[in-house]
Amino acid sequence: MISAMATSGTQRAKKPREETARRREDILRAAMSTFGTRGYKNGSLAEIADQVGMTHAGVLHHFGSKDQLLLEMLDYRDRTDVEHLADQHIPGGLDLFRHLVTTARRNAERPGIVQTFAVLSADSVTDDHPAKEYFRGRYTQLRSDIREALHEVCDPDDPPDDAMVDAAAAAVLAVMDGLQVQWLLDPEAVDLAYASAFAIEAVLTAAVGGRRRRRMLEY
Amino acid sequence: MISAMATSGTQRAKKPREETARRREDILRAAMSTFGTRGYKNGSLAEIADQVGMTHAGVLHHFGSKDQLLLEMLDYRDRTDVEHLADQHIPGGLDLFRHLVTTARRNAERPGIVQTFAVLSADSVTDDHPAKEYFRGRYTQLRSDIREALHEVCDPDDPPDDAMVDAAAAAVLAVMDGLQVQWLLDPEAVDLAYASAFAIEAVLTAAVGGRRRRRMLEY
DNA sequence: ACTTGGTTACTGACCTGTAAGCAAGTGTGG
DNA sequence: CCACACTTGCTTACAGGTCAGTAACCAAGT
Repeated sequence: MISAMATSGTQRAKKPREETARRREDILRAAMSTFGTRGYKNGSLAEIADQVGMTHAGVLHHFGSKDQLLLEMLDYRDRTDVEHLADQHIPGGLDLFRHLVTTARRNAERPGIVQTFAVLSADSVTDDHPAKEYFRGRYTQLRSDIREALHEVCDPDDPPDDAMVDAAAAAVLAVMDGLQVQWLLDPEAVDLAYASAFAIEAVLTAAVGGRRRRRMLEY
Repeated sequence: MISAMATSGTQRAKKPREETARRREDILRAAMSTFGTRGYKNGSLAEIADQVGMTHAGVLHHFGSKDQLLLEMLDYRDRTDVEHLADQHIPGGLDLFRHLVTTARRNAERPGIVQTFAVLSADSVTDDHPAKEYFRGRYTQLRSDIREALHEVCDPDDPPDDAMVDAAAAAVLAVMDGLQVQWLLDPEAVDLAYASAFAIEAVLTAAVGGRRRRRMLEY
């Protein structure tokens, strides 16, 4: 699954010892778990180190600081998250929205990752949070992707209102995030996949008006 | 030891009870500010105490523990938040949605309170968080209010699908919350009031189908 | 011999909660 | 209307704990 990327004839000389890279990934995965279940400030390096059988100083040996570990963890998650996409790149147009619904469905099976991002993204709005820039940039990028997809869906001769497209793009991400929080608090009470699909379709319908009708997305 | 600041003069001290209640409220407001800007775990009693000119032990004298302070703060916010409603009670039917849009507009003017709730609600999904039960109950109640309002809006002879109403109720809260996070991270990029109104109307339209049309809500 | 991946041990911040004390204000009996 | 015990609203001091980060060291593998 992952082994493929060790390819390329240029063996990178002495630098990366394979075992070390694996160790670092273990730590990053442990960090996801700990920061997800306890929050950033509250999650300790010792707890992360414990999960991979070393001391907290060992973790710092690899990552230098807790802040750096968080940032590398977010980066790692981004890299591995697109791995499952065959073409390694997020689709556009209507397919983007289908992709988002699929993601919601997938997320309903992995509360751990969902919690990590739900907790950290809200955490990041606090003063001087090390991941604030990461999340700001992330949302900017995602909103832009969705705006573009919305324009693609629309008839170019009858372009939608810009302000509305902006609102719709933000709203799509917002429902997904907000539903995750409610679902994490009370999984019985919220059907994450269905509610996400419903809301995304609702926003989509409202944004593109009458041009495209009913059942654009499947559930 | 301490030269008391009992600097006499016209030292009015008639009603210690009332004065005490005011002191407690000062502390609760300071707690909102600190927990909002730093998160729960990260915000210290010392910082809260500082804002009202006392030591952290003074705060504990009034509230017993940090957890208790958080809970009372949430309670205080709930009490004071409905004060501005003339009839002191949340409306039903279409008025509920108008009220939500109004709230979003109001929120765009008070980032402090918005941040407090955005941060704490996501914080609360972490393990053993003292406010988890508070937020779970809060969402349960709000979803129920919205479900009811949705039913009121619909023609009783043609009732909407239950699963859809559930999804719509959760989605309405979710967009509002999610938009707040994006807005806090990047106020320039997100129009909180407009996007909230747009998304709420979109969900409403999708949920009640053709029975009610266009411009149910004003912006 | 040098680098790498750790370890132990320690430091210095901070943080919550507790205890004891104190000054100013309150209530009551006389 | 006053004396005096009690209560209230804090304070300082400290106990006990957690945590990030640093330094010095060591055991391999190359």
